[in-house]
Amino acid sequence: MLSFDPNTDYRLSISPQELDLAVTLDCGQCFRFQQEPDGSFYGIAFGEPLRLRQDADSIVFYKTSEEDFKTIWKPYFDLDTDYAAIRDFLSVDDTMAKAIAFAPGIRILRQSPFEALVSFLISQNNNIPRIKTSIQRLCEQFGRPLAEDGFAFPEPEALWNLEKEDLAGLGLGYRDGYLLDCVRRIRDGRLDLNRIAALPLADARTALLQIKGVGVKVAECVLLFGFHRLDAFPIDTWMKKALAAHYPAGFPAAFHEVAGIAQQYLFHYIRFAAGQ
DNA sequence: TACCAGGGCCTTT
DNA sequence: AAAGGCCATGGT
Repeated sequence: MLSFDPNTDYRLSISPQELDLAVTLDCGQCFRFQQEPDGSFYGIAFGEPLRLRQDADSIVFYKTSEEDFKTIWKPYFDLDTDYAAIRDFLSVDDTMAKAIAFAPGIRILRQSPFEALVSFLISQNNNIPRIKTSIQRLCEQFGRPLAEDGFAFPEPEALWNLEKEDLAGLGLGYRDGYLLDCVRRIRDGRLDLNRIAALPLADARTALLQIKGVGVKVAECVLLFGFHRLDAFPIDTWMKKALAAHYPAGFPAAFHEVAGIAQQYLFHYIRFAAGQ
């Protein structure tokens, strides 16, 4: 059923060491992909549905033209960034070397800034299954229905005139007010994601922190996962423990430029390689 | 300063 | 089966 058809499917030659779908799509940076019982992954990004399958030496993008691969999925999976060089650079550090060896194929996706902002607003003080459920419902209720199946992530204008009652049933809890504050800021011009994209990191951080419900941790996540600021460095409770255990004197300043990528390797390592 | 607010998931009991 | 811990931020 999941055979490769060269007329409709695109096959990318790549190893799991370069791009590991299971880890990259399920490490908490995005919330709209899932692994199916047949092993394939299915999700929606930028209003485009995608099914993919990873093999030992390639990834098949189903029903994907070469054009779509180049314009949508190549940037989405950050395939223009040289992760091998970054891994080498970070591996001079013992802990980083172990973390990278444990899961070398992690990449930072280039997601939509708005989707990342809303997703991480919802993610605070929350767990991944519930985050996914809330986002799924948000898309079903306010996103554009796709021709194939499923729904796009909602546009800001589909949300900015809503009231809290309209969000009941999404399971947002007290985060509903944060979401409304966020989209109303966009509506009123007090928040301009395009402008933030062009700002120096510190200024972008300050701008994001104006949004109710965006604190230091959420802001770093949005910068890293939504704006691809690889020097953003989210610190949650897992990272706090990791830093205390492995970097009591502080995380190496030399890694500053790619600290966000280092964070992903380290985060995954301490969560899933305990005792190794 | 310390604590509580939705609520669901996960681990431990 | 039941209980308790967890989570990031803003408000009191």
